[in-house]
Amino acid sequence: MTTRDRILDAAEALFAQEGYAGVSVRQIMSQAGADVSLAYYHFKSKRDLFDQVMLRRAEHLNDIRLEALEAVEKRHPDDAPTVEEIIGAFTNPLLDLLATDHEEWKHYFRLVAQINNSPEWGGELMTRYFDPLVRRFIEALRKALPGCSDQDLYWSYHFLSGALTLTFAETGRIDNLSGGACCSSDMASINERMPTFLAAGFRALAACK
Amino acid sequence: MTTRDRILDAAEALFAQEGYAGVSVRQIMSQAGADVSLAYYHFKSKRDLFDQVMLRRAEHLNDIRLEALEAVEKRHPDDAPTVEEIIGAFTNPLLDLLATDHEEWKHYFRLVAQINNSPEWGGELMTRYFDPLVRRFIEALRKALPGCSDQDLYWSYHFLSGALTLTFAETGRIDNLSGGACCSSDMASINERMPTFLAAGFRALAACK
DNA sequence: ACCCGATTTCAACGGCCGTTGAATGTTAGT
DNA sequence: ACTAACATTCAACGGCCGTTGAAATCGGGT
Repeated sequence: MTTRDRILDAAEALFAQEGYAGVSVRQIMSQAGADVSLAYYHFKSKRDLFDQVMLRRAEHLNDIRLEALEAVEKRHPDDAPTVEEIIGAFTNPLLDLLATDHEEWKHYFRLVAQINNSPEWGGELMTRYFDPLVRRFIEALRKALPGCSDQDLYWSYHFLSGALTLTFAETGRIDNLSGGACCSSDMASINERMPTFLAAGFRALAACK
Repeated sequence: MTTRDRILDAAEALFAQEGYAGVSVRQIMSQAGADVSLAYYHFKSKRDLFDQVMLRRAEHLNDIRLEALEAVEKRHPDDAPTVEEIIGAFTNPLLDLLATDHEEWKHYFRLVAQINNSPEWGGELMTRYFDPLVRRFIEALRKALPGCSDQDLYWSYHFLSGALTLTFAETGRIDNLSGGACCSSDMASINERMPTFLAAGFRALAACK
């Protein structure tokens, strides 16, 4: 593995745990096993390093999510896919990535959750990295929910986004709250419940006049 | 207003905007218009100041949420309240606080959203500040959804928590995504949609065997 | 008028921060 | 073997960090 990638991995893991401001370039380079100044040889600045951490996985994630959506649509040449299928195409790729390259993506999802909920960066960064794909999904949902207003669609997606990012942040909160009955990292439980829960929400808003 | 309160207000606003690590004690005291060392006269440390910022509003919020829940239950002496009513008792107090003391609570809700999604603090702090009340609400929901399993209840609440905290973080994300059709700070739109969306999710999980 | 406790100011501590420039090592093509 | 591009090391810069102790100020009770 190249030094650049080791820096990105270390930065990703540390940013995910403590946030951008909570981590120093020295900590990152120490974990990456390289000299401090190498960070500035491979990246313009700490902020640029952060952007590259985000970009690296965002592109791949957008690609496979789009593939999953197109596969679902291909199975419905005549009618529209169900809301559950579309939401599944949005969430299943995350589960697949965790199943095959667990550590690599776990940190990234934690980082995305923090970005999404940060007033400083949430508005702009999530838009920059994910909006084209999200708009594509919303168009698919619009077809699956004829008559649903734009505002209902956008708010429904917003609720989905909050539930999704918190869930994949795996903060351990549900473990504490449930006294051990539920586990943050139990992806099978999440897979069984999240699309059902969210699809019902979309339908309820679409039906409510 | 006492100096201690001005420090808490400044800390709350800055922590909400940039996160705990992104703000220095000097910045906080500069915004509060007081000397740096006064922070250590009124609080033990930066971390203690942060804890007091969280505590100050958490207690009041828990109180009025509990009142709202008991009021709903009192209106149903025989049967159980609906899921929508219970979720409304959880979310309406936030809307009321924003309507009357907007600036005061806006920063706090932003801060809670970041805490909730932080792996560093989300698991422990949310538990410490909110769990007794949350368990009370889950018991109410259990009665409204007879036959719903523990796991379905906890996961449903988890999805609710993610949607709620992101929405009240008002990051501006939905403004960008919707091209202006929806507005982060449009509390009337949120009030119309969030309980409906979430209650449908709860019911769908409870009904799914 | 005096005092005492609570509050505020001032100056400073060691340490880590992001970043840089210059020197050194490494590797592939000629 | 020589070079040129790439990669890495080393030492340092000014500046801000969290925190502290001692001195000054204030305000109410005697």
